[in-house]
Amino acid sequence: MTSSPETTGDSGASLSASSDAPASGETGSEPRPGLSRKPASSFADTLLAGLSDRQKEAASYVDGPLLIVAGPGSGKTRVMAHRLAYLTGACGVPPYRILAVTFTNKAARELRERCQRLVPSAADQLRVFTFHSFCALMLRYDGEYVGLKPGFTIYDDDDQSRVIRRILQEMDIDPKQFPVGQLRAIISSSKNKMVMPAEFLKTAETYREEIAGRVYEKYQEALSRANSADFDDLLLKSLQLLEGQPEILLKYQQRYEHILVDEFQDTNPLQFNIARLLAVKHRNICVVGDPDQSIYSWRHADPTNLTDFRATFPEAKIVTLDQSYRSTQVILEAADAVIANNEGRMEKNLWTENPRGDRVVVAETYDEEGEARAVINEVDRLVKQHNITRDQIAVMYRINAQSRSLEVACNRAGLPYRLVGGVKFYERREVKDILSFLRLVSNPADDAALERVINTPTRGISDRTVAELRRIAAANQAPLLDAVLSVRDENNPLNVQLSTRAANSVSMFADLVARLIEQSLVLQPQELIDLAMERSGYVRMLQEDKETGEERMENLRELRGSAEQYSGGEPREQLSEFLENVALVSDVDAVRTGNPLRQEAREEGQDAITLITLHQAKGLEYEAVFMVGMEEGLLPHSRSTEDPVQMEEERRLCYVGMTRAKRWLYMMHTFQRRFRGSLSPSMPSRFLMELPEPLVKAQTVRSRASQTETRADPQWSRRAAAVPAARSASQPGLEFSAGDRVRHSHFGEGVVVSVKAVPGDVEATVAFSGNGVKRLMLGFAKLERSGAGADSGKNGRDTGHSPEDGGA
DNA sequence: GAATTCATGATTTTT
DNA sequence: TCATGAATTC
Repeated sequence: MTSSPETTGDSGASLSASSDAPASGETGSEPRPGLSRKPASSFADTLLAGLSDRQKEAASYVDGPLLIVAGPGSGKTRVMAHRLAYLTGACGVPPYRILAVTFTNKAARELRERCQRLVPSAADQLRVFTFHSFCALMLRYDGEYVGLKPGFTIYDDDDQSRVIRRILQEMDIDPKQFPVGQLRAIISSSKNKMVMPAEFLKTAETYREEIAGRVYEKYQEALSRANSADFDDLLLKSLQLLEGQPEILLKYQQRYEHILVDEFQDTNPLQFNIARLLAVKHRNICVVGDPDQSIYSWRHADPTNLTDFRATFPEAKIVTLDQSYRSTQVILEAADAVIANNEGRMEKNLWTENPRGDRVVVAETYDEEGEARAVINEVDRLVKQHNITRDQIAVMYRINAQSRSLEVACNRAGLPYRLVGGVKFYERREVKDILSFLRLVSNPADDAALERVINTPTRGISDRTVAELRRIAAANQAPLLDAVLSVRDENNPLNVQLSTRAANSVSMFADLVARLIEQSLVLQPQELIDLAMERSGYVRMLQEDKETGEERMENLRELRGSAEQYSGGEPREQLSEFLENVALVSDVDAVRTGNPLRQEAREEGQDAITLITLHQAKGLEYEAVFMVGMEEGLLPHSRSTEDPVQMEEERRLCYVGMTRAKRWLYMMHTFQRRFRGSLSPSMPSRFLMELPEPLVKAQTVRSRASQTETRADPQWSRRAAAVPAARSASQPGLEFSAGDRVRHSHFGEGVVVSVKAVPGDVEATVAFSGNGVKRLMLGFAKLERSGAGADSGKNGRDTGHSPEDGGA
């Protein structure tokens, strides 16, 4: 990733340089009487230099709870870094007495690096955690209180699914009736509500709930037997540990004199409670967040934590950072106009001293190909005319599938790009396979790992054989590996009975695992990887695979490389450290630490545009941002249209995207889009209608099919597209107009989106509830009015397009 | 026991 | 469209 978050915070420093003189009567810099740690004043000033008054206040209010509401581009990271520097440098708080928590490893690294620049000496000892890594640490020490033995394994989503699928099989439940993903979601949300299986079952009312509860119960048992914890468990068990063991709670409460929580709007209840427990004693907790950027409620993030925070810490000081050092006035106003449509939000008055800037471009293209081409052409123009680098440009979209057309177009045009996300490195099959060998070695109870590799590469162990092994293991309350090893043991302690052929195969596998375990005492992780690859037959399998073998081998070489930094120490400890790191560090982070990203991106070198989902873009900023697919069904996503609460989250997502832009913002939508194979007309996003007209430059880009080779500047035609200057189609003779509620014999109830005359007929675009958007020829379609017409025009647009416009 | 075809269903994804 | 898991065939 090239664009580091909040970099304009730095330019903000110069903007507000005039107010840098030590301010008198500043709330924060005046320590309370009786406080033992007094800031050394001149050094303190140095540490706060370059901050605005408001930022200084936020950075230096160190006595008691503090809530920082930080709007987009307000220099949040900067303030946090200065705060940490101030605490260690000016207040003399030892770095190890500060608990700083962010959500991602990337953000953690960023914060630490910034802090290091300010107070190099202290930052060496400063650890910035993610919630999960902090919890993993606590559980490594004291996990036994909550049923985790040292060396426990962290299960990822994939492991979770495997375990659940297994359980369904055992219980003889049809996965079609009870989809694995759904069960996983139920289990996860139960954990986040701190509801354990027993309680879940007690309150289960329906048959489905009963089943789900029993799966949940078995799932927890399976994890416990495997000495494993999923991501939710890391949090849940930590909370249980702190709640159940007062002396341990006290230990951490005393150790951490100051707590800092970033992205507070995205904390889930478990995380909030952990932070709360640790902080209630000394009450020095600072949380930073922006409710308008809460976009992870689907992962149980709960923005009402902000309210809870104020209830728990009523004396909390609130500092609002509302000056944006990032975006132009126009962009800020446009974003604000959109987010203002959310109800019950705490209003912020974002302002900036930045220039007014260009209008937001709202452009319609014919289809997603035209969209991609228009983006690329405009990227070219920006680079040429405004002399900005390509890595200051990002294209953002709602769903990953949208990246495809962009990638194709970039490749065709020879434009370097960097794709963020996609299939993650540690989630690739070959990587997970080899890691499973290591996991099994590190934690012999890790059944999920064993099941993954027992027949990988195929070594003649059938599902039936595995089922038998599992049955025996379960009967003996033993890990699966015990059953496997028993086959190889002369005494066969578990008395496993298999056919000679199966027994042979299992025995060979048992030899392999036994050997790996034996060698793990003396080999470093990367050597163990070599051994596992070689002895398991994985190398041979990849050599035989002409298609993807080489690429997958390359990935394994990279894996080996990433293990190298875990060498030199005690082999077993190195191994578990490596595995924990793998489990808690996602691929996006790995990119920055030199781990592989995908081939294409690596070869592109530095100056490439970024393709990224809106979710992943949070915290980043670019000179120019293209939001593509600004259409109903995409943003807002179709799955959110029913529920007003979810709709508001979609709007926040839109807000996050818009506020990533410093100077140029483009919001693109199409006339029709190919989606899951079939073509369907698209309807501009309702969020586009929320943009104030004077801030918008609406355009229609006409694509020309024949000109894919010769790159010409885009023809931004001056057509006044009807966004948001809505007008009803009121041509004489037209029966319907935009906004009318209608009924169709086949598609049911719907709303007219637009109506226009076409040769010989009148075409209406209608959005049907449940059936999507359809174009109907009124001459044929029997469309009738239903109910009173909504205020026409609100939803209306008239593209003026006819299909002949289009290329491709 | 492995390889093939078939059906299905599909946001976002910090950890 | 396209990736994944199950059913079917070799």
